[in-house]
Amino acid sequence: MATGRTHRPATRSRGIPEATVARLPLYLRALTALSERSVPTVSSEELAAAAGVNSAKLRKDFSYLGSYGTRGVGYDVEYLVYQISRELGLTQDWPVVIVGIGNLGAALANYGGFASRGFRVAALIDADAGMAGKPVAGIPVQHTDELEKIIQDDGVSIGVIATPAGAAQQVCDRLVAAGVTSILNFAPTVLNVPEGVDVRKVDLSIELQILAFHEQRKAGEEAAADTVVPPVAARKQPHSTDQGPDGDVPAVMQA
Amino acid sequence: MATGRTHRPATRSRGIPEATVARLPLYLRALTALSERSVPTVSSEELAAAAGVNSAKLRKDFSYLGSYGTRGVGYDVEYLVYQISRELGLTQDWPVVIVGIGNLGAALANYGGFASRGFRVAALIDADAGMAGKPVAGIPVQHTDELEKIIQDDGVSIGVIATPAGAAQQVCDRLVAAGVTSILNFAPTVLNVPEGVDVRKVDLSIELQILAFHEQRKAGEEAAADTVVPPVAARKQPHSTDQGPDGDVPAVMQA
DNA sequence: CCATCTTTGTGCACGCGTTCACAAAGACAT
DNA sequence: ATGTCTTTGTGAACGCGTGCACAAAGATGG
Ligand SMILES: NC(=O)c1ccc[n+]([C@@H]2O[C@H](COP(=O)([O-])OP(=O)(O)OC[C@H]3O[C@@H](n4cnc5c(N)ncnc54)[C@H](O)[C@@H]3O)[C@@H](O)[C@H]2O)c1
Ligand SMILES: NC(=O)c1ccc[n+]([C@@H]2O[C@H](COP(=O)([O-])OP(=O)(O)OC[C@H]3O[C@@H](n4cnc5c(N)ncnc54)[C@H](O)[C@@H]3O)[C@@H](O)[C@H]2O)c1
Repeated sequence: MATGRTHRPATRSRGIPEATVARLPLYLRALTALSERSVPTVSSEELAAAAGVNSAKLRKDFSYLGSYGTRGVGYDVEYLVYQISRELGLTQDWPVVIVGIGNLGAALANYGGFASRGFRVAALIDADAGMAGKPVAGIPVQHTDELEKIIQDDGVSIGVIATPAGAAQQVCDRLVAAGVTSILNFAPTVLNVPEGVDVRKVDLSIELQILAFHEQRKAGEEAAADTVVPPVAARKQPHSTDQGPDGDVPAVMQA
Repeated sequence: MATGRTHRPATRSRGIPEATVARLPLYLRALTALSERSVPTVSSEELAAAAGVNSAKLRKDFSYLGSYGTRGVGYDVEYLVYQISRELGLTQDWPVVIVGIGNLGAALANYGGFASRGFRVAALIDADAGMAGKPVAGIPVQHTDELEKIIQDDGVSIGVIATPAGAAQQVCDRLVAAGVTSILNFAPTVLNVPEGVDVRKVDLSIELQILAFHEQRKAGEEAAADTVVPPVAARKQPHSTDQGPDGDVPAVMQA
């Protein structure tokens, strides 16, 4: 069951901290918006506000990429867009396969934001033979039997899993065996992968449960305040909100 | 534009660290599976393997909830399921509204994992008048005009935003004004919310970009190895993989 | 050319989270 | 009852991430 692998604490990729990497897409999005409005330069303060982060943090993040700013002026928007894109590897094309074309898989296939930035849906794959050939979002669904061939032919290195949880590990194993080294997993399971394969997960259920926790806590504080303080009308007054640290990086690791 | 709010660094909720809260749902899932197999007790080592975490971390996490383990034996599965459920606020019912019933919103509405654990879809809301009344996943879609009424009548405190990015902030404002204090945002935008409101985001595009970064890095190292080492056949051999730290907590913060 | 003003880049300190390692607690056998 | 063996609970050390605060850099104006 357990592969008995030791977990390495997120080796700093190339001087760029993981937390910074997770924020780069955020900056890129804000910068792209500025670029579309033909804004030539932006200060760390402005950009930080747009991205929802601390300006010092932003400057430190950029300092890992090199010094692209001009003191007294700010950062050149276009240049920064290019630098971040390059750093994230978005200047090249990443073919992606989506496995499991059900409700969610179909939604993902239809998602426009995919193609917009270097990602190309190379294939849609499903185990249901009845779906084979049917186009979803203009792309014909292919049967799972073709999985290995597709991945090897197109040189796919990123796979998205949107199958039921029970099938996820098996699909994952096949993807990895065929050469995929990065997986985005929507199924609510912990995936077991060999070293060298990155897994990131998106788990709706977990997100909701975390929200519920804070929601309950707010309600609890509110109630406490109401009982301690005389019978004032019930008003929500959580004395300390946290919106959760922004330091993203949601991923799994395996046993 | 920016509300100029200062970001508080994730106030420790009640002695329970944010990182721990983010892992509780993971433990709960693993425990539920054990419970269904009628496993009476589990050791920290086993459970940690199932949840994909370090056993010491798991024990420390549980220690924040109190001491529910028995030395030499392990943890009582049923009891732990109950304790974690209670801690997460899953023993009560959380009505949730989904706003924006397009590709993604419909998929979410159809998602079974919602109801399974304390979450109930109270309403589906869309701005498209043509959709009003049409049932999605057995629930009739209601028009945005009804938003405030629905939230207040049903006492909804959790909202899911699945509208296009352009509408997200506006929808968010209305949700908050109507009384929602927790938001799960699927739109690729930084949401601005007043203090006391929790926002978590799920951003497919960002996840893919992070994967692309690591993918590029692996390719780079591979290439470097190939050029330094004599012309051996190209084989992927990333010398240090990180699967990303598991310390989840993907959320936004606002400017 | 010098002064002033803006904004970057970063040294530093602090706090959170992770992990190791081990003492204490309890189960179980004798 | 006593000893052994397993597993918890946690003290302590360490490393990463964050944010403050400021010196240096450069732009701009006189
Ligand atoms: N729908 C959502 O909003 C949502 C939200 C969060 C998580 N999820 C998770 O995403 C996954 C998919 O959800 P969904 O609602 O789209 O489910 P779904 O049942 O609609 O779709 C699953 C698809 O996977 C296919 N499939 C099954 N086994 C397969 C295999 N071995 N190889 C290839 N394809 C296979 C099925 O034919 C089906 O088309 C589930 O694990 C679910 O828990 C869904
Ligand atoms: N589809 C995906 O897989 C996916 C993935 C990641 C992110 N997203 C994001 O999720 C959001 C929704 O994606 P989608 O593919 O479902 O888009 P979609 O266009 O299919 O659906 C959007 C829905 O929102 C409704 N809407 C628009 N404005 C509204 C308003 N003010 N109030 C209420 N409803 C409103 C529209 O009528 C439509 O039904 C987008 O922001 C998208 O970027 C989608």
